[in-house]
Amino acid sequence: MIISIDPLANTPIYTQLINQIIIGIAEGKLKKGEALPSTRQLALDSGINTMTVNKAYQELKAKGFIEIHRSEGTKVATNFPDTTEKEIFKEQIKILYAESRLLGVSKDEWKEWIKDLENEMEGLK
Amino acid sequence: MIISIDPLANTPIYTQLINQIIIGIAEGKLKKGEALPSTRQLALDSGINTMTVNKAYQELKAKGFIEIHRSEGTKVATNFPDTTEKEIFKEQIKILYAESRLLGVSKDEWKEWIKDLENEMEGLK
Amino acid sequence: MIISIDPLANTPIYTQLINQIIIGIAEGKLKKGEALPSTRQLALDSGINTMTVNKAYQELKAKGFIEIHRSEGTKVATNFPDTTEKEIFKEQIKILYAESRLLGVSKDEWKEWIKDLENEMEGLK
Amino acid sequence: MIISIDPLANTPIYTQLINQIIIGIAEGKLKKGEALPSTRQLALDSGINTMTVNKAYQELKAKGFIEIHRSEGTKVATNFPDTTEKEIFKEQIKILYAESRLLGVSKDEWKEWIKDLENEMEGLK
DNA sequence: GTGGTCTAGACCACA
DNA sequence: GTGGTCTAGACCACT
Repeated sequence: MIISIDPLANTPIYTQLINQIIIGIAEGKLKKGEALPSTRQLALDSGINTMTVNKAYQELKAKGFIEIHRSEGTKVATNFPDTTEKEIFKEQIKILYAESRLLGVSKDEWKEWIKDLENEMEGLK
Repeated sequence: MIISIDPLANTPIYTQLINQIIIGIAEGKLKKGEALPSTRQLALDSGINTMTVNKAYQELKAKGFIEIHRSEGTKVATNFPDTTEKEIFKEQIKILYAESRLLGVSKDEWKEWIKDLENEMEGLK
Repeated sequence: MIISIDPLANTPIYTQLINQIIIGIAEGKLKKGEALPSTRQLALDSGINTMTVNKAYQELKAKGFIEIHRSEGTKVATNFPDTTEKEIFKEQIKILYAESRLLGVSKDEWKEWIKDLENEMEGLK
Repeated sequence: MIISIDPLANTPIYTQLINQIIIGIAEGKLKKGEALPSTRQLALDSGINTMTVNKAYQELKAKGFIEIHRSEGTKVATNFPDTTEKEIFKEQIKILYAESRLLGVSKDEWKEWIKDLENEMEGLK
């Protein structure tokens, strides 16, 4: 899987990393249990610092998406937890929805986008 | 319209303010052309620093949601611009979609949520 | 409150910091809502790096012991959450108990120690 | 005696092993002088690397809990040394006590837990 | 002024 | 080899 980082973006680098890995999993580019590159390797490949990669991995671990095995490396978890707080997602969608609709995105475009996402991530049950 | 700020949240206070005003507009609680409280007033009401409110207003103006007229005060814009960058919204939705689905939110819940939002913000064309 | 760090100890510095702050709160040396030193200040005072202090603060925040307010500083939380996992504490006590008893600590010493702790931390309800 | 290792836990595997053996001794599941499985055997049974088991055995020997005799194998010691450093135990209990109490564990629960441990490990003098 | 992020390097503990 | 921790110094975002 290819990771691309934009160091000038407003979103912190470690957040970009987290997002890309999550999307990678959802799209099936990263399978459950599959090994992720070592912190050093990923840092080298993407031109960022090991600490930054580490921070991203730690957060992904905290969210339950990956497993970190001491001195054996890191891999995608084999099971993901269930959110206890769907309300948070709803709130975030609400903000996005409100702003985008006011700026000219239509109801139908939203529905189309969701349909696209369902297809891109069809491996999800 | 009631503004509620969570000082402990990770999102910056001025961002919370912006979000709530945008949602207020989308839900019809704030009409086009309607006057907004003065910076000072809003700061007082919500217990936020004047500078912070100001920053939020400036950003809302930059996004085209409000108009700031010297001596006349601030009011909701009468027309909103059209985004030139729908891709940004799509990307943000993608991240939310991926993470939420992996954490147990279903396709149908997403559709239901979108339908709810359409209803809550039915004034939108 | 005085923080003392042993850079040679086996426990990581940030863990030492966390432990001392937790004990400080339990002993009443740090009151609920009381301000903690800024990351820079604490780093300077104790001769450790700001990143290390930051890591300790972040973990204390995650555990619910402190509140971090952007650009206003950090303070002891006004309310602490209730553990959902008492089992983890029981397990840790079990290990300590087993090892200490095998190495000559008596039942009565344990009871005495607990009584001492109750007194040192009598502010706890 | 059954050894169960959690490879995802933060505690190093060799520490988990040490802890379980110490608890086993304290609970009377392993008697003084009793033979322990060979490094190879235990590694095989528990799915751990031989080196890791070895490290655990070496540390248990250093603490005085087991004796390693060339060609005769490994067995539980017949006598355990007395700690010279009870202060270390007190300090560790203090941390556990402080954190657990702040997170809602009561005085009485502590006493109850200690009583339980006394019963589970009643073979101790 | 505060915390949040990031870098380039380093050393240690684990398996 | 892996991840875990730490440093010294830097720049940015927030209030």
